[in-house]
Amino acid sequence: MPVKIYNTLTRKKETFQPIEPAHIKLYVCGITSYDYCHIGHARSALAFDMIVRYLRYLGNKVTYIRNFTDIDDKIIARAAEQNTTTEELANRFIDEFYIDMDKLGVDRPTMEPKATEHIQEMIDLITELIDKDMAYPAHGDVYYSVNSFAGYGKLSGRNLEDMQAGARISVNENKHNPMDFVLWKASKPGEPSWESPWGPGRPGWHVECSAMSRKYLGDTFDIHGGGQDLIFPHHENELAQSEGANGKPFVKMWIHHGFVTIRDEKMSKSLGNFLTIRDILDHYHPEVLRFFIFSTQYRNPLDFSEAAMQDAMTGLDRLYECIAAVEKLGDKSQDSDEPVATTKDRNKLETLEERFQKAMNNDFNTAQAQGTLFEAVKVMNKIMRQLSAPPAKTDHTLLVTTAATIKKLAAVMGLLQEDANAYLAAKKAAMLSAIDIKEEEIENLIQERNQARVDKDWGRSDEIRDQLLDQGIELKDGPEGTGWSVKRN
RNA sequence: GGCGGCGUAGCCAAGCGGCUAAGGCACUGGUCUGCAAAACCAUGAUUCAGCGGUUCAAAUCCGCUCGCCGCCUCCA
Repeated sequence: MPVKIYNTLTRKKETFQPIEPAHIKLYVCGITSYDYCHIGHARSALAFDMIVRYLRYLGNKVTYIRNFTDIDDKIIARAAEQNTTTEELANRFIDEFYIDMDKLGVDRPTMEPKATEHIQEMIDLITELIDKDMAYPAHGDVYYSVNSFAGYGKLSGRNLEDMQAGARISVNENKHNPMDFVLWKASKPGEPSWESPWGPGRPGWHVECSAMSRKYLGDTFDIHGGGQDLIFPHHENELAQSEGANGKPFVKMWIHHGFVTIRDEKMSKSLGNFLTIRDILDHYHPEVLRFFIFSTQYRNPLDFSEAAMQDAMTGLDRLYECIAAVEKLGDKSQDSDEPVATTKDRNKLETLEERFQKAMNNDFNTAQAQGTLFEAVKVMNKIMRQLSAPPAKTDHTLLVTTAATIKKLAAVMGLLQEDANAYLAAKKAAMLSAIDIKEEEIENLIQERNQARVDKDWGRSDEIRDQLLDQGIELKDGPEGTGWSVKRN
């Protein structure tokens, strides 16, 4: 079953065929390092983490490169504000980035090159473009000549005339064409700079990705990814640089994920309506954020809200509770000629992996894939409800096997990575610490209430229950005694 | 102005020409319970923004209208 991927370049879903069989080469544009990361960055990191995990799950080798932009105008400006160097600032936020990524359980890419460590490669690339008459120096800057590249605009579906009609282009005397973009920028006094054939300066933004992808993945590679806002101008320009210099197709598949929105508006630093990853992780388990992000297919906009996060938490709990229930069965079973699971149930569970793959092969449709997991959970819960004391061996095996499959498949999205009981216990403890009551106190009240119940003193019994409920504790009377949980609000 | 995307039950969200339009949350009913809660089970769209068209067949393709959003400037 082949993987189909929506390719921005062709605007179609295409069957994905790696250039080198079973070895996929992927380049993703990483962060510009000058501030804490927001949920949008989390979506990007998690989307590609999931894509890489899935491709590996299918048995491919994946070489995954994700860069750090550690020099640009914003970094220079912010470093100046903070009275520090661009290097210190960039490295500090790279460290912070790793803290967030580790909490989210994002696997490290194969390599994470930094722009400032590839200045020579960029200078070489720019030199090649000048030699080919595709770029020209002017007063210490070097510009890419968009007219020299016939395919300019093919990725973003624009043409030069249309773009020039929209008058949002800054006037720059040095440019031959207003759409020409900078490859090398002469540095102003006091700014970080590197020596070059055109004088001291620093690289333009787009050129770093062309230089680094070529170095680590070659002239042509399989997948290039990033957020939808990078399509133009960043990726369009990268493509022009790379194909211009190399004379070969740059990338087979372009993958662009959608934005995270808040109240249906794009979250961005310039709008100031963003939430950082750590804001979220202060309040939610990392897997809740993952569950939320994967509840929508990666290309669609994803609207963040507390309600949506609560839904995600409830959904994740349902998955964990099912796994925990299976584990609670232990390994006792009996030979019985009357298993509870029907042929239909069995079939549903045995085809889980197949249906999951079908969903994921459809342009990494994690929303649909989550659905297949819940379908399985529903069937398992139904079986468990009907199970006899020591369950029939075939039922037992079916449940245990399916639980293992669910965990394996959920791992593609980085979900259900914790021990189910530990997850549920930790959650209970965390919720308990958020309210003002001790576990011992609860247990004592339960004792008292149980006595009242034995005495059939329903008044006192209900009084205690209501009192605890006021404090956020819900009681659950069951065959094995009275349990409790912290009420969600 | 140019380019692109979206509009599916109360909310979120799959479905990409043909099986009963996945799944989650909420609601309601049932099982359980002294009554509850929790848990589990069951249940909802004759219909996919609207109007036309193509087709034996459309939520799915085409056209128009309405509404929302993104890119065209740094941006995941």
